[in-house]
Amino acid sequence: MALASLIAFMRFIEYQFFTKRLSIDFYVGIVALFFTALGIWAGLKLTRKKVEIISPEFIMNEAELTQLDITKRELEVLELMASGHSNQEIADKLFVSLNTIKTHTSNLFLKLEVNRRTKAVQKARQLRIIR
Amino acid sequence: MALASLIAFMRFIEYQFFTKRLSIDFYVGIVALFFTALGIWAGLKLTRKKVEIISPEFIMNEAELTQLDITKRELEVLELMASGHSNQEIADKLFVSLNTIKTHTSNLFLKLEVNRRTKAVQKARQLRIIR
DNA sequence: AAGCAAATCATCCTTTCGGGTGAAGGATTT
DNA sequence: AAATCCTTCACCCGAAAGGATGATTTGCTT
Repeated sequence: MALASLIAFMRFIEYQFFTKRLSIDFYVGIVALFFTALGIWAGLKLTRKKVEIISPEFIMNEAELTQLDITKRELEVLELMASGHSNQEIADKLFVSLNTIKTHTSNLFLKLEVNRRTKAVQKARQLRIIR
Repeated sequence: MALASLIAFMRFIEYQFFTKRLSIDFYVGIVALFFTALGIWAGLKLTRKKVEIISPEFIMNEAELTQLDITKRELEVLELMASGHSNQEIADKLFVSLNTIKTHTSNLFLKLEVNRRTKAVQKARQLRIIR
């Protein structure tokens, strides 16, 4: 479509030129302008993907998850921990007891080889386990 | 410089054209190609900055810092907190007492309107105060 | 010189975390 | 059926964190 209309436009300009209604300078100017615009468009189109790739997307590192043997439930707890919730708050959110959450966090600390929740969050983020 | 060489190049092509050594189609083709390239270059140049902005660079939100009245020392403590250090570890790193760090953290929590270090870290990161 | 903000340290008290250990119920695999 | 894994819950204890409040020193501003 774009190519077709481009050709049609060129033909039109060419016709105007040959019927002496346009000077050659004007003709070339139009062409130059048009292709500059085309180039800009093409350039943007080509780099659009790169922009998206560079943009801060989160790609979960599944490999690391299985590697570390972290279960779904533990990941849930880890995510809530990362968003700044206390064990009690996490327990309330997941409808389980505080003790259960404490077990999960303890296991997480063992698997992540840390001994504090702040370190756990920092390491998990670094390993791309959480955002 | 670029503009000058562009004009020189155009003059050269124009000269070739008028001495009948080039067909008009070829002339226009050259111009089209050239300006397409120019357009692509200009397009890339124009979006380069956007790419950098979108890319995951850290831009400190100084405004928020002054807004919240967070001092240099408090920011230091906040950063160490974010990297998972305990109050005692922070105290050791900064060569001050544990009580001093506790004072700093308390003030930070007041200023950030949180009551836990994990929430403080999360909020500070969100406000672009820390990386 | 006086005033003021920042940084330092302290004490007291409560809550939350972290570590260790044990155990029960459910689902899946062997 | 037995073994294994996940999830759930419990209790104990010590360490770390959080809240409140007050005090001293230092450096900058007025």
